[in-house]
Amino acid sequence: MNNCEKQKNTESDSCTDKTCQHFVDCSHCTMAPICTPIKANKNAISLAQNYLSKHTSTNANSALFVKGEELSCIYAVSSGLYKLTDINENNEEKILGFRFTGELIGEDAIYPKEHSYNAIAIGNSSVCKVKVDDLFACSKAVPDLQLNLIELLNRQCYLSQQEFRALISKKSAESLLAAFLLNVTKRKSQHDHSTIMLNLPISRDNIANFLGLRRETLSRIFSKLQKEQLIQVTGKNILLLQPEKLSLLSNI
Amino acid sequence: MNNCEKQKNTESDSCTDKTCQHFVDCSHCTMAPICTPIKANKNAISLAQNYLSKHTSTNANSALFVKGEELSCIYAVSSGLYKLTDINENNEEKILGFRFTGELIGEDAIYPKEHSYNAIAIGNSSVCKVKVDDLFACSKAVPDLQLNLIELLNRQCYLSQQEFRALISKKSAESLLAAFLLNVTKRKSQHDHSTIMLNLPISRDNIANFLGLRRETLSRIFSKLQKEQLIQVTGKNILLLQPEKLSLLSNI
DNA sequence: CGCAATTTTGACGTAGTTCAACACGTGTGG
DNA sequence: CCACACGTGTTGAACTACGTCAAAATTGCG
Repeated sequence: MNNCEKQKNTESDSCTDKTCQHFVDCSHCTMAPICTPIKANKNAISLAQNYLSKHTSTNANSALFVKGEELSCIYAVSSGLYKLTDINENNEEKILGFRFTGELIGEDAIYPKEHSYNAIAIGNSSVCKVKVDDLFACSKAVPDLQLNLIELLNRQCYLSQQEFRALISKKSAESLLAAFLLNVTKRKSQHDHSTIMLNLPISRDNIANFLGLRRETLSRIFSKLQKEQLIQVTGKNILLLQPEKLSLLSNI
Repeated sequence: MNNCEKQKNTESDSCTDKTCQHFVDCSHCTMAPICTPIKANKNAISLAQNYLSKHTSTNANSALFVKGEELSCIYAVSSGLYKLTDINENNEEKILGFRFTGELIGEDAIYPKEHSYNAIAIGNSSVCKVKVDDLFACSKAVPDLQLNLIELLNRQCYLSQQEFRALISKKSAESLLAAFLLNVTKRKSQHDHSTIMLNLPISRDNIANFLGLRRETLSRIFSKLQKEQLIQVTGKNILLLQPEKLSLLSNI
């Protein structure tokens, strides 16, 4: 049974109230390699029940965990959206990244064994939880699971490095925003159309913060890109009219 | 036998010519957890000979490996210094990071199984090589080695994330440079004095490139910090006079 | 509806870039 | 030996993108 099926059992198809969330399908979840059944001794065995709990929810603006907290679980976003933050010396929030449905949170805390950022829900959200101790115990016994785990962790490490690298080449505000929009598009797997509709339930303030810009600057860039017919903004929905041109922009 | 002892056998103590390099001691090398003997069956066994080769050298400005190359080895810098680079659309070099003696290179290519950047020696340098296939084969048989490997990879992932995070909060050129100098100091483990002498054989152009600044801007900041008595610059040697004040600067 | 939060727009200041000139050290060739 | 080119680093002056401050416009929520 996948997440969506589980959800459908408790909610009607017409979603009008706030409690109805769109749950990601397990087959599209980054955690799948360590949750789905593993071949062992010629039989497929499911270990997930030993360490997995599904759909723990987090209220909007609440923390799933905070910086410094000891690592006990790693998470996959099953619905909604989280931001990863740190607080600087001036007590200001600095956003280090976002995690969309299907993406992992906290998997990068395995080395220091404590979380290095706060994970805060943007809107009501939920995660699947994996207990690391139990996961590691299982993986010791099942080589294929272990292999999947190592590959999963390395892949995440790679992806976050790629994202950071795209941003450290201190570019113009315009190319930063272009790079961000394309990064989100790629992660939401909506790259199969010539124009792309992005639903981005993140405030301008949060986007600006993440990109290291002021909200005013970001707003101006949004206006500029719209005036130049590269995007079309309707509130939180952003239509990418010319992804190729955005791609060129992002590489400057 | 550690690297230094090996080196002393072939070179006199008074190093005047270019072929004499300062080799890092194995005990100070990041690769140590997978190179030094492992306890197994109550005996210490040394697996390193199965996958380790020492001191492959790279000439100044030559590539240890290039972007896109298939992963065959991971490396630890045993002498000298490497820069990690990518080439952008305008055929310009973008420096993604530096690796000093004792640090790893290429370990982040385990997921996509190909290198995502060029590794280029700054000055004549050398590395120890570990064959990944053989390393993984050994680690399958020896759980302690495997544990060390996983911890090592996660630790590296953590460290590079920390470095990136310090840089994405788009700060002033001054705080970028302060953060860079302190990062290098920490990595060279020279934080045990009130003033710190850094030998930084990296051109201003390369530092500016890495920090996303223009060489002129960087030069001005160096001058400014010197005028303010925070550092004292003598060519490639930089004396950090007031590390605490630099630390304050870096957090702005 | 009405208030608060968010977003956009305008006017102005500033940090960093750009372009140009210069200084210094090093290597090369006449 | 000097003349010259070349790479590297520094400094000055003008320009520009982004930040800052202020206010208006829009959105969202009780």
